[in-house]
Amino acid sequence: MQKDTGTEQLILRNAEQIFYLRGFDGARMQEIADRSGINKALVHYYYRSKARLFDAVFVAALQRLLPPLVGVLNSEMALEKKIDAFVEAYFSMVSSHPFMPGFVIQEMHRNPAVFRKFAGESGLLDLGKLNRQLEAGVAEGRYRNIAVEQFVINLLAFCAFPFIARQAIQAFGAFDDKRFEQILDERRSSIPGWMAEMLGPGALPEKRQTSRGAEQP
Amino acid sequence: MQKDTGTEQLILRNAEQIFYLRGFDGARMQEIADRSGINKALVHYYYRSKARLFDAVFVAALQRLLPPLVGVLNSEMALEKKIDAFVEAYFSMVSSHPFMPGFVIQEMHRNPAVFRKFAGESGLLDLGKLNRQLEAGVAEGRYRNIAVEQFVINLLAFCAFPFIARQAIQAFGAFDDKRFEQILDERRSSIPGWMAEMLGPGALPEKRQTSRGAEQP
DNA sequence: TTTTATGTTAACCTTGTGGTTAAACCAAGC
DNA sequence: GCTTGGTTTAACCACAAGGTTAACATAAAA
Repeated sequence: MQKDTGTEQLILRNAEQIFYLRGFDGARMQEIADRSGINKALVHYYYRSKARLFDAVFVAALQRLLPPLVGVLNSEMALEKKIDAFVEAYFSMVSSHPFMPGFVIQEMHRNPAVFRKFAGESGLLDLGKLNRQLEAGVAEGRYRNIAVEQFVINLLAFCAFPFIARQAIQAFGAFDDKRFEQILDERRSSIPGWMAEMLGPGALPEKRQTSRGAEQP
Repeated sequence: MQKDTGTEQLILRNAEQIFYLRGFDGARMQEIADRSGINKALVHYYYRSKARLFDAVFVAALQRLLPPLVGVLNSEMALEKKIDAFVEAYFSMVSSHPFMPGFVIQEMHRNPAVFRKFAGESGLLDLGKLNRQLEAGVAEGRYRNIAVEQFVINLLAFCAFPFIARQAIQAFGAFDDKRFEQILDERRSSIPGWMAEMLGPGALPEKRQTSRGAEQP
């Protein structure tokens, strides 16, 4: 009785593309249907309304984006290892879904409530544990003092900002796509070093960066 | 003959608010008219179309946002002073127009061309000069080596990211508005120190930060 | 006072859009 | 063969949204 030709998934995949490109308000149900090669009514058959379809897309995006990152930050790794792992997780995630950062930021601005709800459900970030790691480092004289909140914001800013502001950066620096990818690669290997330098002179001594090109684990 | 009751400016001001809240696609000409207390046709009388009105808003926003920042970076100040001035300029600009960062990012994503055009017109950022300052510092052994592009991206990321991602940060950290403002204040005074630490052990020795609270010039 | 150019409005037009409906399609079970 | 139930479509609907028009208001110029 059930044909299950994967239409539902097909719609979701195409909806993701359209919603990314145009945002919720700019997206058209017709375009999603066209791109999926089906009738518009069929989209409504599976996802009752535009809002529900968007929710499905948004939740799917967040579920792909957040758990790996939160997982790393909540893990038992040493702080230096954590930074490495976080950067690696972020860049690899974004390289397969380059639209995600901009999309999430954009739509979160349009509808903060949805995000707040999701943030509550999916295991909250454990700032307490990170804080203990930072304080331990300070006690041992390895780190300068820095508030956990600022630490996390800085790490995230380093990773996410270039993707979010890509258009602006490219326009202003007159970077073509190839050059920008280069810059991103450079960041991927440089961020851990920058974070270490920010934390203090004792951090990550084996990875101290003094040259432009940078090593990678 | 000309009455000039300031209607044109009135429309622009209200359009800014609406476009910020809803983005281009989400904004309604009717809502802009309503908020301005005038007829919808009058909006079209002054600004022929939604697109033109939006352009006016966008250009006005960029003209308020960019010149002060580019001005600082292109100036003759010493690098440490430049960082201070940039942070100060950014935070003071944003504190009077908190919507701007998110708005610019969002709409630049929707229409990169407009931004590219504007970036070309309004005096481009002079990376060459900044680069010379960085290289001079390296030659004197005061700075570690860092690519200009990365330096600028990092500075901008430090300043802009919290405003752009505010909703996400607040949702995840469960920060209320008051706490978030606190965090922003803390950043405003901490960023120069972080940038200095990133640049190298010799930078900004008189401002090296070792405590959570930080001084302000 | 009449003219004239600018401001302003109510009413209207056209198109696009999210959403619905009723009918057709089609594979499996009887 | 015929029913059955999920799947798919063409046609349709209501209404919202951008934009236009023609008339009206008003203050300065003639």
